[in-house]
Amino acid sequence: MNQHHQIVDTEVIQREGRVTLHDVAAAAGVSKSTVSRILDERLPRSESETAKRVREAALELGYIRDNSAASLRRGKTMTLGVIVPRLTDTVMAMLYEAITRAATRTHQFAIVATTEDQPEQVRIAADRLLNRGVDGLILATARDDDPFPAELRARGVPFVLALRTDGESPSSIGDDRLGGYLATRHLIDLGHTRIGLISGPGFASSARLRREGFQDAMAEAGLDIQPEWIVDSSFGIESGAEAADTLLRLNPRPTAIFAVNDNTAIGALSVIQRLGLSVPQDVSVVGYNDIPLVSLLPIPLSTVRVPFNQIAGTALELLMEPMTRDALHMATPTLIPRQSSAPCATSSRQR
Amino acid sequence: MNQHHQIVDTEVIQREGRVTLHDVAAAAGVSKSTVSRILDERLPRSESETAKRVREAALELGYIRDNSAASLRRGKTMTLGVIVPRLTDTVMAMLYEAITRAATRTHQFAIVATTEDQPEQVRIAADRLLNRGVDGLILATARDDDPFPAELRARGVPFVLALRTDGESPSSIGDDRLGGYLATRHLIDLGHTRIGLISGPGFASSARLRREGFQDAMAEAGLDIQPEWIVDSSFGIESGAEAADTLLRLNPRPTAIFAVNDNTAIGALSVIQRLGLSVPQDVSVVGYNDIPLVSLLPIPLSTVRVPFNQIAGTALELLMEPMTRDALHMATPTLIPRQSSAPCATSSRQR
DNA sequence: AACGTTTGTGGGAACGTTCCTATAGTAAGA
DNA sequence: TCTTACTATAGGAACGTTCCCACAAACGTT
Repeated sequence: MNQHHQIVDTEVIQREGRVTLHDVAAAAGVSKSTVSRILDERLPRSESETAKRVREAALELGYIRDNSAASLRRGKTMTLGVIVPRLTDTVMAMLYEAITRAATRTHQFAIVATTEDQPEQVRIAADRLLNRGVDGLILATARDDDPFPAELRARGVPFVLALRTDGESPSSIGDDRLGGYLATRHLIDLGHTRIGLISGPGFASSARLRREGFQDAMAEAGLDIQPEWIVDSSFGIESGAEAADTLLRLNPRPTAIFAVNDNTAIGALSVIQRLGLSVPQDVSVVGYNDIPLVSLLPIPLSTVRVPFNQIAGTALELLMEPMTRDALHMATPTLIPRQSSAPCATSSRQR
Repeated sequence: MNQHHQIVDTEVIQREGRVTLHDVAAAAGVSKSTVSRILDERLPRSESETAKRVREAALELGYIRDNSAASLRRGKTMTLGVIVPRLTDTVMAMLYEAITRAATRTHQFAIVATTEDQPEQVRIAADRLLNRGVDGLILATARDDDPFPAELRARGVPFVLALRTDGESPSSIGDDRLGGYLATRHLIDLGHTRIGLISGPGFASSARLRREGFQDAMAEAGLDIQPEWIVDSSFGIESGAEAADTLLRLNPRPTAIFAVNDNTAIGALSVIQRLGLSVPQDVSVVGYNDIPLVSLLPIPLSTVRVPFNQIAGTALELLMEPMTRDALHMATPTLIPRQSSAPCATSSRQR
């Protein structure tokens, strides 16, 4: 018996020395069925004498369940796949970390594949994950008129969308319209009336809804929006810089800018500085997402915090139990005011 | 036959409809052994008639190999685990993306677990990955005097260290000493003589070696290093800010700062701006890693580019074939000069 | 005391693949 | 023409689990 133990100690991962259910059963003097049942993490934890003896034996021998065998027999892997455009995009990294945490709670594991920012690679990414035998997919790559969700549905692959929705598939997103409203309302409350919007790419529901929130707030305050105050961008920093440049060359120029995500806001900050203007004296800026970086910039950025943990949790629930037909779930974002937004200089003079 | 196909179409992932080797074999009129052999991605691809017929049948039926069954039988999962402190740290995200690319080349898959910046959680992360049945581990979390590598060795778990080394375990790192030298030499070449170093945390080999490179360059140029020019930090932005603050309050203050990574450099840039100084006129700054963000800052940051792809590739090789005893592999970094470093104002006056 | 009902246990058949072994077929050499 | 060597195939036994089933033991209830 103890000889076995020694072999195991040095070569756990090697085949020959692998400790199996059988070994544990023998050590504990029960059958493998019993061991299997007792070590099944899905069942309520038994505190019987046998259970304790079995767990002790398992620990002693350094037993690690063979995940492949378990998955084969169970018909599911307790693994789910996440597809994001990039992990070097901090927003996506935050989402994935949140999904990981949520998955852990239900004894699952989240693996990830990226499209490297190329939308057509979503199929490659999905195949990689599906080949790995995931039980379901979480996509953070959805675009409007994206045919891919329909393909997945046709193939019978369980999936949910996160952060973005296509309006059809089960989705767990932040309330982007509300977020856009909050950010804009914040600027309006500070006395700004000429507010520029760096709008995201048209294909992302998140960007579109934030713009609608912007429009809501402006309309509510009775402020007109000049068409040239809304500039499209991709989600990147350079793109945000270009958009800000366009906005700031207007005459009169906006006294505030709401950027539809933190990256574009960072690009805007760069341009503002290059143009010799200062934040928030000359122009206020509000971003979106509250990535860790922005609170630590020279001028900490006002932004909208997105509850990634909640979004991730809901995505998982949606994946596990498809629920109702109307499966668009929204989590409430929070405005985080910082130094990049301040009362409008001209408007305070007016008062 | 075609009835089967229909079932499959709608319920690929469901158990009942699962297409197995057997189904493909029947459709192609061969045995399952033959199908298995032909679809084995590790064997040279056969172009025989049978092979074509089998591949066609597999495609037609939408066959996806059951990874669990394959792993169980093969005794390995073709999956490797990566442990990083955080994925929201862009450096770690870049490393992981690079590992993913490298793994794909050898038909492997990389899954990741984070320690959420808490060193003691490395065991939890490792257990999670090991439970998932990974064939080996890549750690980017190594610290000096870290007992964990030794534990893994004792348990017989194959592993390599990446980005950092403990001086014992097989490791794939960048040549940090050279990188530190290049960065410092660059500043010296620009005429700087009083150069501050924001040194990383003492426990990371990367930080220590970069400091040594700094010292090498200074010594080579015959420049003395005042002890107060070297300030320790963690790798975070705030920490970089504090360190820079300390440096810039010195009298005379350094005309240049080499920060041991981009985050601390960003922190330094914040402080410089807050103190009313400007980059690079008053003080030049060089960072390390070349994360995507830094080239897009208001003043693009000079930095040292690390060949993550190469480091990842080497790490994988090291993991697959343990090679020689002396298993410290270093990849060569490159200096990327940008606008944050410029000739020293005072020294040019002297000339 | 006899009867369901619940609870815990062990035996053994799957799960879908790989890979060992045996066999048949084919090509090359004498 | 007959070996000899090689290649391609099929059959079937694993791999380590889970889970169905049958059975026994313990428990309440009448």
